[in-house]
Amino acid sequence: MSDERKEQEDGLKPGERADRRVRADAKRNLDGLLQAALTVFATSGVDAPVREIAEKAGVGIGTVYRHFPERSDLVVAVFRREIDACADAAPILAAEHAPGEALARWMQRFVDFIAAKRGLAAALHSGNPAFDALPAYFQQRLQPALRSLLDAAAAAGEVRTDIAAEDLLNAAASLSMHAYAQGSEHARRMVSLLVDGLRYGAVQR
Amino acid sequence: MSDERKEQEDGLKPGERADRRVRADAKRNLDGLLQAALTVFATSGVDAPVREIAEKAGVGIGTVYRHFPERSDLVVAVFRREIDACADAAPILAAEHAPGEALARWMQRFVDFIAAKRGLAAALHSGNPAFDALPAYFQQRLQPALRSLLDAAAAAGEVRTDIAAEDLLNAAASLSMHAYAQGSEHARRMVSLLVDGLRYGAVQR
DNA sequence: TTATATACGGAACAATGTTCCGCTTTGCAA
DNA sequence: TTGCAAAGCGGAACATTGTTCCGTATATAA
Repeated sequence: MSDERKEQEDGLKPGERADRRVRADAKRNLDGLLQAALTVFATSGVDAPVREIAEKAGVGIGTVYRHFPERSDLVVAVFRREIDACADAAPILAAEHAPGEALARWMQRFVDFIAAKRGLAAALHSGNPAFDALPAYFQQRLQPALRSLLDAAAAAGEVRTDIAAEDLLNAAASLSMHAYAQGSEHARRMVSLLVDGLRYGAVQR
Repeated sequence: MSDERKEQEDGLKPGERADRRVRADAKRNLDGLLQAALTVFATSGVDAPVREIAEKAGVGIGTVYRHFPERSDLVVAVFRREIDACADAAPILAAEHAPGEALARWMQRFVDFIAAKRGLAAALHSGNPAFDALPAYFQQRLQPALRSLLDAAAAAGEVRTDIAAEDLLNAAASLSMHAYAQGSEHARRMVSLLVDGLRYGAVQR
């Protein structure tokens, strides 16, 4: 929260951000670890051995546990990182495309995210309390992202206004997860249908 | 596959069913094991150690693995047994109550089943191929059970006829699983609502 | 009662999560 | 540049749990 207050006590020049000097190698390892974990989770599933991830990242097991006290902490970190990436895509798409198009593209991006993280979704419902906070983070991060796109598209008269971001998000998530069994292409089409539904009752201007 | 051919070599009298004599103690242990597993899974979750189940059943670990070559086999056996129990409840309820009432009661029984097996549901989606056959068994066993109740209630004019057993079953399962987060009471009410919906358009006689 | 196939129990092994600690690297300052 | 203390690292060692193996015990047929 407010760790930067003690900057004054240290008498450090502003910009040095010394309150939490993170050694360069530590940051390097942490980044590599998250990257390796993402890859390994995707190929071997979320139950892949910690040793495999450590090896892939080129670090020792001890290093993994230094950054993530428990295995589940690593899983959570990877998941949150992916949620962030998906949320961050919203403003980028909004800057590059017309409101309706940006919305449609983001929804497809979201489908990809859910499809790729299907394994993690199973972990969420495993009963492990370590994952309890993830659903809330999911909503908290993605709802505003979608809402901004939705509002912009609505303001431009490209989509109707009677659908809440929350409902659309959950509907798309459900569709993506259940439809995945019939192939990711099917999931894409279903969500596309959903977006077209939004366009249907649009009020021009 | 065809081990029963040697019955002739043994020269056994018909009715002795000697092709696979099961020793009494073996059957006793198997039953106790399933019972213990059901209890342990309910209290400690499906990830409970095999040793814990063996101890609860009062047998050695070797005995567990004699009956169930892999841990997942035990999980599957317990799950199938519960599915069977739920399916078997249908004809019993049908004999004890009027068609509409029997249907309503069975649906509540089904909600209890899903709620109690929520932990197992997570295992189903874990990606472990050992559980691949369970969903099919679930449908295969419960659909006919529900259909018989539904048909009887429809024939008695107590419910409408335009809802398929398959759809009703899946809808109830979805409701039970998702609504469980808001408490089992909520799940009960939602499924009750579903059944009342069935009664709504009933054609008397 | 005896012979034997069947079943049992649990030690031993293997895989994997987690802890611990001596060694190395980094960043700072003299 | 050099020295040093703190931060970080690696991996052996430990703990837990799934699985295998085999000597021993027992139910059943004759």
